[in-house]
Amino acid sequence: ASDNIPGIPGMGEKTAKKLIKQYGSLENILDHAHEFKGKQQENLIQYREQALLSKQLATINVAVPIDHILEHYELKDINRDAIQTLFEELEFRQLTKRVLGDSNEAEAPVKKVAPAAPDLFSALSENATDTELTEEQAAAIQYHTISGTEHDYQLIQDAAAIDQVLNLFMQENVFCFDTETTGLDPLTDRVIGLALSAQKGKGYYVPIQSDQDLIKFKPLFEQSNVKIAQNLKFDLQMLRQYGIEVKPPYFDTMLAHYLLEPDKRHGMDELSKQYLQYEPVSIEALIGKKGKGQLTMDQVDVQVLKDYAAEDADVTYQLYEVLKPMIENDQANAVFQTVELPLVPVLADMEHEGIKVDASFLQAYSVELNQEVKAIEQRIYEQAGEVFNIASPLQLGKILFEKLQLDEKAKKTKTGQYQTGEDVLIKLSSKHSIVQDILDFRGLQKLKSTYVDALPELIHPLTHRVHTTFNQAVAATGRLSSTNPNLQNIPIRTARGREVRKAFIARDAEHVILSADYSQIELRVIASMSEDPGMMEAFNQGIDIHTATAAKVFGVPVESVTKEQRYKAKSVNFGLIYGQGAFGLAENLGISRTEAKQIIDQYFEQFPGIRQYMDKAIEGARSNGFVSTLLGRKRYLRDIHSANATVRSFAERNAINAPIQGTAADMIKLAMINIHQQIKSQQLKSKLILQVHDELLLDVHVSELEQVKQLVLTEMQNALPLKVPVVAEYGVGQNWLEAH
DNA sequence: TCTGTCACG
DNA sequence: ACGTACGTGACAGAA
Repeated sequence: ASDNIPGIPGMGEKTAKKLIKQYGSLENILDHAHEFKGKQQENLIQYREQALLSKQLATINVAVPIDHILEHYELKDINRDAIQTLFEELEFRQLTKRVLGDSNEAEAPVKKVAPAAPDLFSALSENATDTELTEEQAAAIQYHTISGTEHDYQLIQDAAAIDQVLNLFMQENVFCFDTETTGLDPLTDRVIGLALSAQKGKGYYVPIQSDQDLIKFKPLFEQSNVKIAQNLKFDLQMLRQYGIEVKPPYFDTMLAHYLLEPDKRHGMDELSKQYLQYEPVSIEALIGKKGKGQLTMDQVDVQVLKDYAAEDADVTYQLYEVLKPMIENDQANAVFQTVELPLVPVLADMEHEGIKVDASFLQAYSVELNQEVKAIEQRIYEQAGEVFNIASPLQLGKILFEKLQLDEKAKKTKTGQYQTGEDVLIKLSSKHSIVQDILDFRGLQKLKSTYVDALPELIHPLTHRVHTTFNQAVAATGRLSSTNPNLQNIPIRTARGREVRKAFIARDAEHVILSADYSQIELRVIASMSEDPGMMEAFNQGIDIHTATAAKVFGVPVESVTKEQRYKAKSVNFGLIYGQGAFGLAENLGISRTEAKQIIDQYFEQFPGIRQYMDKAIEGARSNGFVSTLLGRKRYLRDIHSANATVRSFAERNAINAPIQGTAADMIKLAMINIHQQIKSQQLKSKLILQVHDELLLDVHVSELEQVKQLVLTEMQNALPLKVPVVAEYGVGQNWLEAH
């Protein structure tokens, strides 16, 4: 598992996956190979040529006998013996067999893989023109810009004109808006302008001199017309500071595109280029490059800003016109309307609320960790016989594998460094005591830098709370992600790490933290989607799922399942959600591959529905090009037909995993919307504050504890009914650790 | 800006 | 012979 497996040569696994995600498919990456720089470009172009060649050879494998090839290229007089000799010399053993036939085999084996494989000749010519064209096309695309495009962008400054524009937009059933601000923090930054558009090519920009200028527009946002924005959550939060509540219905172009193309990027500039062939004025042209010297919006000349801002609103409006029919004719529209759009104000509220973090606790903990780190550091230097940077994998690798010679055949990463990942080190830990110290050093250093030292820095000076940002359009499966800080990866697995959770505390003495989480949600989803009788029965009877699995797989009664057996079954249950194979299971459990294979075979025999579900998922991906969640959220898997086995397998595992992970994501999002709604309508003081994929965290007023507990569990369990029971559990405490 | 590592579900 | 479990984000070091 530690190996750095490419899939695309010359590239690490993570990078390869990221690119595949970003470009949609391996072929797209190769088509855009020329956009890359340096070594990466070299590798990609070389690989593209190889891929092309192997594709052609694969075509030969599939259908075309050698006689046809010879005839086509008018090579009849080349004799087969010559080819035989050539192939032998080149060591084309398989190809010799398939093309010339094998005297031991009656017929050249014919691959049945590619459905409707085109014949060799069209395949060859298509391939050739295909790549050349796309490369030229991509290089040749010229986007329209503001200077060559007809537009009517007006600067609206005096009070009478503002009233006029307001009245105009009050009449519109649908309008697009965009706020210009001094920065990205809704709590401290100010709105300096409002851009509006309700017609292609037309835009208005209203500079905001005083709060009153903006508050004038309150009625516009609170009536029942459709409000369009790109990344609506941000504008919601900015306007909230002025007491303006933007009421539904909404349309967010970013979210619409997220549901149409979940793997791609959803920035306005990209959408504009793709769907409007138009390149908007870049923000850098206004305020300069990121870093020192970058201006803020209020320092930009208002005439210049007018064009930028009005254009943004105009472009967003045009994107709405393109994306609206697309999403409405798509199965993902249901998720868009019932999940993603209603979730926007919920997330806006959660971010606004933030969570209280005990800074002095963390600072004390930091001192403690620092002492330990220093002590370990000294021990490592002594054992290594020199001082070096332990945090540098390059230097560490040299110490371990060159100086101390801990492993003769140490593996290297793609970049030629020695691998020093956790799993590698654990295997080495018996050879030298320095290894355990390095593991400890890494663990503590990580804890300190990423959490203990970083979190207090992010406490907001105004609210004294930490406000994360939930990104609704990053994870291709439909999950949320959390940044700045990421509050979805606070440690829990180790005792030292867990301590950090003690720093996440309730608002005050009158509040407590309530944590509610789904029990085995992904396994319940797969049980429901597959309708496997064995797995459904286990959930219906409410027995521990891993014990039930162990009983079936090892053929023993539920009562006599050993810890060991349960542990193995648990690992299989988790692995199966991701499409893990015997190799991975063996690696994970430290057992032989033979044993791992036996367990997996036994598993599928006992749960035939699961196997069928997986086959069906892959089959569906092949025929539709995408897979779907229960609610219809899609994920395209364009690599499902890839000739590259690694890349194809990756797509197949995604076909299995995406519907499961995505359905669970849809479910908790629905629960959040309903809980938020209930809290609002019952005028409760308690607040939703965090979501961690299968867990919700609330700051609960003690007087409401019973009520909120019931409410949260009920809404979580009933948000999206499955064919098996959905169970949610809870905990309460002064801090996150106690509550979990 | 990329890579390796590691934190979570 | 190849490569082997999904989805994220942050930090430090190297290029």
